[in-house]
Amino acid sequence: MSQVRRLQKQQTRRAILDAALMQLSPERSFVSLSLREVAREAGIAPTSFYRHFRDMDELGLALVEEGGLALRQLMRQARQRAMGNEDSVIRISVEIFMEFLHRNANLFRLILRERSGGSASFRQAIQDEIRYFTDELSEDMARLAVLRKRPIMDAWTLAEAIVTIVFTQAGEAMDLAIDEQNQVVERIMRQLRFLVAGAEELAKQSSKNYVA
Amino acid sequence: MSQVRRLQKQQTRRAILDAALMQLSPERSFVSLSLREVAREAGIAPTSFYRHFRDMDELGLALVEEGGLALRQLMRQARQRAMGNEDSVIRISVEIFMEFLHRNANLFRLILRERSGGSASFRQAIQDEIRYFTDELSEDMARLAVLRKRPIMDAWTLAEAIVTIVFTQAGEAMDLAIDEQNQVVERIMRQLRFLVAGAEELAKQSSKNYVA
DNA sequence: TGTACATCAGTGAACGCGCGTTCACTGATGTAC
DNA sequence: TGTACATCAGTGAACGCGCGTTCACTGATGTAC
Repeated sequence: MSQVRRLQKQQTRRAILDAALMQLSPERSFVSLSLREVAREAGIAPTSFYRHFRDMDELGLALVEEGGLALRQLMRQARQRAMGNEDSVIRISVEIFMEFLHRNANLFRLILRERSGGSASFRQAIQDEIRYFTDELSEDMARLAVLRKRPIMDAWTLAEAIVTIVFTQAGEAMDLAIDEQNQVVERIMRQLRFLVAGAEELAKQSSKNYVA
Repeated sequence: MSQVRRLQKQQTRRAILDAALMQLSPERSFVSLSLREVAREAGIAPTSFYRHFRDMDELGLALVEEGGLALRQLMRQARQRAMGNEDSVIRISVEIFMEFLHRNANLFRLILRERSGGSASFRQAIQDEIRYFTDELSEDMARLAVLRKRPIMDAWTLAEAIVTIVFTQAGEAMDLAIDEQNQVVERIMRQLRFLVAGAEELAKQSSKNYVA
């Protein structure tokens, strides 16, 4: 039974991932971290890093994957809690998002802020996660529209706009004081309401045209 | 007449600014540039850099200022061209934006992509420029709403949403192939129409409530 | 169970490299008379 | 106009530093018999 070794290796790997996350901050982006810094923080020799990752890029990809996992978890939870609360779907969803943002602050920092800047594969990985999130949201929006009997226009484009606004604004808000954050949250919700109302209104108008 | 010296110094300063811009790319963010790299590209000794800027941060701030200038120029031009074209204000504005994006690609890259990651003062400067742009757009939206006799809700929040979407999406699109870019542009325009239609619709509803 | 060998996560020394910054200097440009 | 001095943009040598990566190694863990 090769248990002890595997477990220890897993622990060290975890320590490296955590060390990298720990060093992220408004001032420090992932690309600016050095292999030696991470190793130091993780309590291992710089050379040991290579037993777990080929280079910092591979570490970054592993972290993006964790971020994607968190996003999917978030979405699942939002679906559960928002169900049956038709009118306040937006409020509940944004609140859950902010909650997650705080619980996994540095993981989200990675996803939200390193969309540009890193290596090609790194940026691609983040984009893929966001795309996947958008796809899921799009389906939810379409389903919800049917449920409410208020058809919307172009669910995917709408979902993309929502994701753009929530991710960008929330990413900028996450390091503000709590009351400023609440203001941002209010603004985000108003903006999402604009989007949804507009998508419904334009759908209404275009269906009228067909009928007329 | 201390002309020659002043002119030469100005030229070198320009060379440094251009050298920094030249090195920006999808792969390379400003924070990742080194003083020596910039000096090399500018054709001067590393030590000469200090005759013009205290450090890379000060150079970054100078570039952000240039970016802000470009943004204001863009807005002025959009106002002129869009005037009297009520129905296609959105199309024209987005097209002008994309045009500017290509003409000043690396300047925009700086503004659009380094919103996070740099030093505190650097991020603040970019945020200020975007804020200023949003303020102006907000006034334009309000003015336009009166002109069209279609009141909107909360012009500033609307303007913020528009800026968020255009800047984020366009920033991601700028390095795509031309036909993919056109698709993004179409999506951006649809999203802006959602926003405007929603802001109008919600204004209508709330005024109805007051009347009733 | 005990023994002999294989595996492999973690290590410390060493490397060459590019970095930011300092310093004293040069020589063209500018100024005062 | 000519002369003597001041200014200051640009320089080359030198510094100490942290970096990523290589290498041969150690010793605990795992495996075969």
